[in-house]
Amino acid sequence: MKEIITKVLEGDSKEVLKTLTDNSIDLIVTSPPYADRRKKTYGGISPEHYVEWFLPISKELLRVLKPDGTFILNIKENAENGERSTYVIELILALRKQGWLWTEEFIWHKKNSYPGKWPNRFRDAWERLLQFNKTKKFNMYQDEVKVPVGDWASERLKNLSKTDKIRDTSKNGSGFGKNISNWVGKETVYPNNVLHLSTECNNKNHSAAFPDALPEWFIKLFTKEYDTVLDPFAGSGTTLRVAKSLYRNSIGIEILPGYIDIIKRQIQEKEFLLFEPNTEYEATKSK
Amino acid sequence: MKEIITKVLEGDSKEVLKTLTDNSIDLIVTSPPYADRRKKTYGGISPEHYVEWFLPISKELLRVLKPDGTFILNIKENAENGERSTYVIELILALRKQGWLWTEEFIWHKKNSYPGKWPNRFRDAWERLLQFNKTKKFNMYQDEVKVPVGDWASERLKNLSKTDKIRDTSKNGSGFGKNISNWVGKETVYPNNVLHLSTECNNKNHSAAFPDALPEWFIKLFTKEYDTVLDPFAGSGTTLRVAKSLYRNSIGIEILPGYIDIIKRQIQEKEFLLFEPNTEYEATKSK
DNA sequence: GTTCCGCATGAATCGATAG
DNA sequence: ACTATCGATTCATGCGGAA
Repeated sequence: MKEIITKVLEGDSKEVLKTLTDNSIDLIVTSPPYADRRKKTYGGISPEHYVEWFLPISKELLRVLKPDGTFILNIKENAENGERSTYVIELILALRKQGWLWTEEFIWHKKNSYPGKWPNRFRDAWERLLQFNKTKKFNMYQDEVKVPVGDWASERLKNLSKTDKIRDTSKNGSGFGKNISNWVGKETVYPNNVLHLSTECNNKNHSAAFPDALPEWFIKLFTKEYDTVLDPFAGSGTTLRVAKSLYRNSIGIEILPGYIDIIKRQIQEKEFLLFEPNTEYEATKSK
Repeated sequence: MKEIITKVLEGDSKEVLKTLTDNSIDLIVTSPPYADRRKKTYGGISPEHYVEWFLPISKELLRVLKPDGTFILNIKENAENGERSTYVIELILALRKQGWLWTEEFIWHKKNSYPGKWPNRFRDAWERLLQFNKTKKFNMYQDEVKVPVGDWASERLKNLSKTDKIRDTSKNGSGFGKNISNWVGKETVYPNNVLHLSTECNNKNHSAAFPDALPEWFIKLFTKEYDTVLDPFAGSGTTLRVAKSLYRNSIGIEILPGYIDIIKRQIQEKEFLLFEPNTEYEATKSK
């Protein structure tokens, strides 16, 4: 069995990324500091300067990513003075100009979003998961993230009519045809581009940790075992920990020394688990 | 009891809008033709020219909307040749430059999204509902759209409630205000900015009708009875019909004569109900 | 008058093939 | 090479007719 390497690098992504090799990363998953948020820890980048702050970093990301790799950017603009900031959509346009392809925008629907309301808006319950690629041909392992079929199936497929058993071409010229009988016994289906995940409230010691399920989904979808995952804003190390548990190599960069210790402790725990007999770890692996 | 007026105007929105009075509209809810869609019926606007096509129309919308009114724009960019089009986010930036405030972006999560499978992407299951305003102080009646606990928050819920709601609406045209009020005893909470609604695929005689619940939600949230709702791309007239059933005046503009007839028939049906003795209609009204 | 169940269709997208 | 057309793929819902 090959060894899984989990590297944690301390420093500013803009600089540290320069030490990484061209075309060496299979997947980048990251949640950078949002503009004007968490000023205490990251100093806060203002919305006006966000794009110019991000572009030198994304330039390096473009260099280190393999041609068939994928870049997932988790971000959401805040509301300020009654309006949504535009820096995120400006960033999309700027990244395209830099050479990235804007392949898709997934929605992360936060089921248990922060409670509260304001006179002019409701709770914000979603974030963007922007997918960028270097080329149109990238690796995507769709079967790895199939989900249980909806409840409708058991009823719908109970009795099949005549047209259900043959390929029945739609009459409206959409070109859409179906053969219902192909669906019988199907237990999983392909998901869509809306993810329903809860935010985790558990004590990550990091102000904006995303749930394990988020990097997990993308790591399974866009990499295979022994591939390499990069998180240039590692924070408390969620991406690295998940990558390791899924047998992916990973590299994390974090500017705050305090978090470096937290990350290393997390990795350590995994190490411990790895050698402990009969853990959930193995169970997960075999499933 | 005051009279509800529902006007249907035939013609190109860009021109017809000029005949409307300044600051006379409380809410604009519309779903314009998307770029490169529905070519057969509407001719299709190319992504490259979409913004310049839309701006003259939105300029008139800005003029006719009251200072405390709201503009809701339902739209979603398509994917072509492996990439998402950028015309929608360019439109957001252009509208701001035109004087609109980009207040919020709601997500419409389409539970029954179009099927299909591709090597590089999953099914697209969401659309944007962009909220624009003229000023920071706009009318918002948040209590009108409160939902029972669990209905909105929990994903698990299999919605007999919603199905009943819709069916009820189609029978008596009351809108689901009545149904919500039946949830007495249940604790209600404010919703968030993610809407879970299914597309209605039958009967509408229009290739892209949105479900009644969509305009319903925004009409209740941003207007009160006897206010005026405008839909500059009326299509099969869903917005007008719902507005009328909620006791709002409304104006619809539609360029295709064929749809004008459909809209008028829909309004007519409502009219009939109005004069039928002893209907649920009155009961709803008195609540 | 209700409930149940059959079933068409929906703002889709890509790759291959033809002109 | 570049554009136009066509076939293949596939999930969940609400309507309408039957029981």
